[in-house]
Amino acid sequence: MPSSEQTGRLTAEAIVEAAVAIADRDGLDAVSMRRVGADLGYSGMSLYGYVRGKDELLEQVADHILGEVPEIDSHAPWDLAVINFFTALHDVLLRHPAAAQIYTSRPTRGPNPARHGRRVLAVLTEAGMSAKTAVEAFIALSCYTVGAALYTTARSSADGLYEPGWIGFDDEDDASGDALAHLWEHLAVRTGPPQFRSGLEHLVAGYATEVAGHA
Amino acid sequence: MPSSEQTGRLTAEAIVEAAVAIADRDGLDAVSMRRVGADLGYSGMSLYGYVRGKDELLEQVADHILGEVPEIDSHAPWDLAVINFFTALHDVLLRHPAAAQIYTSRPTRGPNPARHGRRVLAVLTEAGMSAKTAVEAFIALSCYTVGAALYTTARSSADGLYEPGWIGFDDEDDASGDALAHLWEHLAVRTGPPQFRSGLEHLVAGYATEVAGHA
DNA sequence: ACCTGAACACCGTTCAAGT
DNA sequence: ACCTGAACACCGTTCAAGT
Repeated sequence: MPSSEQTGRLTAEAIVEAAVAIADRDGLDAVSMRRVGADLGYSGMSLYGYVRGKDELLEQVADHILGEVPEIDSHAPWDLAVINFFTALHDVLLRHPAAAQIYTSRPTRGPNPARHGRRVLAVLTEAGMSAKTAVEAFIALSCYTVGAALYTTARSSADGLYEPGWIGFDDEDDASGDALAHLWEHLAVRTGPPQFRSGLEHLVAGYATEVAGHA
Repeated sequence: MPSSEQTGRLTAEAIVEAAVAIADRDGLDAVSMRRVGADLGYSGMSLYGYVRGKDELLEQVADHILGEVPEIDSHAPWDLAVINFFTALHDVLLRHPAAAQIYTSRPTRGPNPARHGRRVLAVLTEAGMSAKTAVEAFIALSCYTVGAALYTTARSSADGLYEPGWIGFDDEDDASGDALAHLWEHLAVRTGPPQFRSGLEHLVAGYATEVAGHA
């Protein structure tokens, strides 16, 4: 069901929004030039008047999604501000897995990630980190957040329930098999925001001791 | 140049190895049933006698690549063992980006990740972590490692040199623009193994304080 | 100006047909 | 048994043609 028949003319905005809607509903692989055009009531080739090609469209899709992430709170204590920001980013990436997939296959581009990047770096710098440490922490936090979002979406989109039996504590020559069998159930549950927050807090804690040491 | 014309018959092994070779040279997107078959001197349709479909082939490609990762050293101090293991995993993922891309779009499967997972969990448990904490740490470390590998490969495969100007410290209404301009150069350099190790050590450090506290 | 249809060189997968 | 060719329903992209 096409969503925007308002004006008689196509818009870059409308194209990006239609692509996001398809990605949300049917996955990034379902986003094709022909399908986006069809959902707007046009042929697939009409998009080329508004977008250089599929690559540029996906770039704009990812940027559009990152626009949903709220700004970091520059007035809160730095560790709390950072934890809240990356938790919010993680939530958005779970709601729109396409963004994580897109930024994973090409360099990050677009005004929204740029602005968020600048502001997070400002918070880390004001917390007392050197430029080098701030950039390292920013990249580490970003990598962890995107990796965790992809980890969860890869498992939730699996055919049927996620089967943690893959790790096979049973069929092992290790003899350690028995001792570890009780870990099995934890691997089944550990996914999504609670699991993410735990690792995030430990990562921030690692940098916090460094900041405290230099203060 | 096809690599194996030895026997007159196709093998699942040969198919997987040909697919890995294509992915290494031309990227995961270049891996198609027709291309793999052609590189072995067969039609693309011949593969279906040895592999259920492209999905199963990619699963085996990822598992084959993870076979290159050396076993974790169970006798070293746990934090060192963990750091070395995930550093080695990161190296393999940089050499074969296809594996990170594959495990990012479907649940992890295959004997090699399963065995490595079991052994890493054994090390974490023996270090004194509870089952819950061990699983959380294992997942967090895996997410960070895969995310970091994807971050680097997305930037190294970019058209031309990676341009850190995207973050645009200049064109900002922030007024913080000037104060942060010197961060610019750090964003250009920070990529690959050294950047990865820094975050890894901080993440492990975050868990180390927890282990020490419970000891 | 803006949009379209046919065309080109690709996909994964099925299946009847060859040897 | 093992492999193939044609076929089907898709891709991204180009480009001459329509209105």
